[in-house]
Amino acid sequence: MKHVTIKDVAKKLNVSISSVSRALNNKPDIKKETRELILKTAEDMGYTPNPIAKHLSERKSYIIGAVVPELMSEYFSQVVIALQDFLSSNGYQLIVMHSDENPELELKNVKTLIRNMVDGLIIAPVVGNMNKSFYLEKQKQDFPIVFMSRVSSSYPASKVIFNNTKWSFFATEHLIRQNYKKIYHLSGYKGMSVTKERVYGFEKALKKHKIPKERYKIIETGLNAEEGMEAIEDLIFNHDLPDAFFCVNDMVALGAIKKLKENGYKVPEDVAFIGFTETLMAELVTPQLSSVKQPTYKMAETAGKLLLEIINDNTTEVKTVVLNGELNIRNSSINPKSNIL
Amino acid sequence: MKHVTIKDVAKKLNVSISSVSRALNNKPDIKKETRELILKTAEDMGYTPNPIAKHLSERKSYIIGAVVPELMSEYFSQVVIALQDFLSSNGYQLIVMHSDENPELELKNVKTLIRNMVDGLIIAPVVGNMNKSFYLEKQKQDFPIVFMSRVSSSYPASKVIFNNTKWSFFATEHLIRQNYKKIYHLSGYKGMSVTKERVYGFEKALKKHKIPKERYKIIETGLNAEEGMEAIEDLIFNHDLPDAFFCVNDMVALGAIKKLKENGYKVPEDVAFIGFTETLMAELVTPQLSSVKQPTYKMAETAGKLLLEIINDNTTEVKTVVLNGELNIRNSSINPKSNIL
DNA sequence: TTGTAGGCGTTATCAC
DNA sequence: GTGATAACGCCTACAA
Repeated sequence: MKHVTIKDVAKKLNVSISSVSRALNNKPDIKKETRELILKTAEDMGYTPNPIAKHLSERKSYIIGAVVPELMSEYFSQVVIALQDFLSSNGYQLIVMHSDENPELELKNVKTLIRNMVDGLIIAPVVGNMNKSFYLEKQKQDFPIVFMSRVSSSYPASKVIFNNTKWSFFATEHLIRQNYKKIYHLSGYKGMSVTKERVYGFEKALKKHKIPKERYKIIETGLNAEEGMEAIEDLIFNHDLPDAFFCVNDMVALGAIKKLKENGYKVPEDVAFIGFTETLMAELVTPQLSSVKQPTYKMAETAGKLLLEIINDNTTEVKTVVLNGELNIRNSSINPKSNIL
Repeated sequence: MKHVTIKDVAKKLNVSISSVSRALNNKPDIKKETRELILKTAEDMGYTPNPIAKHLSERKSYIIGAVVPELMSEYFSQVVIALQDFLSSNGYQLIVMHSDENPELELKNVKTLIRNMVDGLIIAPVVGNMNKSFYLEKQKQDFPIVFMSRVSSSYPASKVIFNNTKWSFFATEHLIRQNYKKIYHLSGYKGMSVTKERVYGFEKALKKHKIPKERYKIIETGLNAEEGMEAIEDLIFNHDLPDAFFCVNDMVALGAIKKLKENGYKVPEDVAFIGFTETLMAELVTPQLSSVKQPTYKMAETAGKLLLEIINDNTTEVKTVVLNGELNIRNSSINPKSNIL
C-alpha cells in the first residue's frame, strides 16, 4: 500500500540516500556494482519515483496549459486529445481551458494557468487575437508560449499553423476546374486569421482563372451549421444562388446543404459544395462532402514539440511550422454536367 | 518573475512561516488582525500558493486517472472533456488514457496511472470488463475507483451508468407505434454490457406488444459506420430487409442508411431508422436521424463527484447512479404510411 | 496566539 | 565514490 521511497531503499542497503538517487538517475559518479545493486533492490522493493517530490525539487510543474477557443467541434477536441497524448508520453500533463471565443475569458484562463505554475502555454487565440500585448509581454519575460492554428504566419512567436491559403486555393481551383461558373464563399468571421487566409486563397484561384467579379461573392458567416443555413435562406430569398459553394468548414457546408435540400435543391446537381477542416461526417452524408483535411495529431504534436524545446533547451529562437493537408474530393463537388472525367 | 512564497511574506511581516500558513488556510488559532494583515500583504505581494509543495506535504497528487475504451467518438471525447472541466474546477487534474478496446492495454494504462500516484481512477472498461479481478483487488485495498458507462448495474463498485434498457425499450416501442412491422436491431458487440442491456430493452418492447419472432431479428455488429454498412450489405444480399432498424449507435445507423441509399432505398419511406447515443450529426443528415440522447456532461460530472466523495470523505459506500436520457424523434423514424398523427 | 522544528521525497552541493 | 546536509514550499505537531 505505502509507496516505497529512495530512503527505504537506502536503509535496506545501508547506503546513503544520495547514492540511491545517483544510481536511479544514471549519474556518473557511482561505482558500477553499487549502481546495479541499488537498481536491482529498488526494482525488487517495488520502488517508483514520486513525481511530485521531483517536481518540487526541480522547480518545475511538468504541467502545460492549453487554451483553445472551443471544445465542441471535432477539430479542437481531437487536437486537445492528441496534445494530451503527446505530452503525457513525454512526462508532462495538460490542463485545457476554453475561451468560448471570448477574449476576456481567454485572458482569465491564461492567467489562471500561469498562477497554477504551468511550465508553458499552448494557445489557439480567439478571433482577432485580442490579447496579443499580454502575450508579447510574457514572451519578453521568457515565458514559454507556442501558438496554434488561429494565428497568422507573420505573428512574432513560435507557432504551428495550417497553410490555409494554399488549400483554399486548391479547393477553389477544383471547383473552377469542375466547370462551375458562379462560386460563392461562405467565409466565417471576417476578423479571423484563418478566414482572411482562406479568402485570400479563394481570390487567388479566381484571379488565376480570370473569373470576373460578377461570378463570385464572399459571404461572411459564423462557424456553425445554423449560420450556414441562415446564409442559404438569405440567398434563396434574394434569388441569388451560385452553382457552387466553398465553405469555411464542414459544419457550415452541411447546414447550407440541409437548407437547400429542404427547399428542393439537389446537391451537387443544382449546387455543388466543398467544405474545409474535414470532419467524420464528410463521408457519411449523402452526397459525401468534399473537404480539406487538416492534420489534428500533427498539429498537436508539433505544437507540443516546439513548446518542450523552448522549455528544455531554453531556445529563444522563433520557429514557425506550416502544416499541409489534403484535398478529398467526393460527390458533393463533382459536376455531372462537366466534360471532365 | 520569481514566485513569492509564504517565507517571503513571513519575512516581510516579521512573523513566522506557520502564522502565514495558518492565515492563508483559515485555521482557527490565529488572531484576527494578524490574519487580515497577512492576507492583505500576501495579496499585495502577489503571493500564489505552490500547488506542488502543497501536494507533497499532503501526500496527495490531486491527479485523477481516467481510462476509456476510445477517444475517437463524439461520446467519449465529450465525456473526457467534461471530466477535465469538472475536475479542474475542483482543484484536480486529469490524465486520460485510452485502451483502444484492448483489455491488456487497459490494464497497462491503469497500472501506469497508479504508478504515477493518481488519487483515484475513473474507468470505462473494455468489452467484457476483463480486468475485473484486478479492480476488485484494488478496491479491497481502498483505492478509489469509479466506473462509468460500460458496466452493468449489478457490478460491485461505485459507478455511473446510463439506463440503456429503459431507453432502448422506448426507442423500440416508438418504432412499433409507428406501425413498423418488421424491426431489426443492429446491436454492437455481444459481450458489451450496454449491448446486452439494449437488447434486453428491445426484446422487452417486442414482448409487450406481442411481436412474434418472425418479425424481428438481432444482428451483432461493431460500433462504426463501416460495420453498419456491412450489416446492410448482408441483408440486401439475403433479401432480408426489415422496415425499421434500431441501431446500437448513430454511427452504425448512418453507415447503414448510407449503404441503403446507395442501393436505391429511401429512408424512412422504405426503411426507417433510430439510432442511440446521439451525435451532432443526427440533425444534419437527411433525413434527420431519430436517436436517444445521452447526457455526457452529467455522466462526467457524476463520476467525478462520486470519486471525489470517495477520496475526500473516505466513504466505502458503493453508490450507483443511473442516468436518464431523452428520445429525440426525427424524420428517419416517422412512418409516412402510418395513420398516427 | 505565535514560533520552532521536523517532515513530505527528491535533487544537488559540499565535504570526506 | 560516497555520505551528510541543505533546499524546494508548504503543513503541522509541539512547545512557548
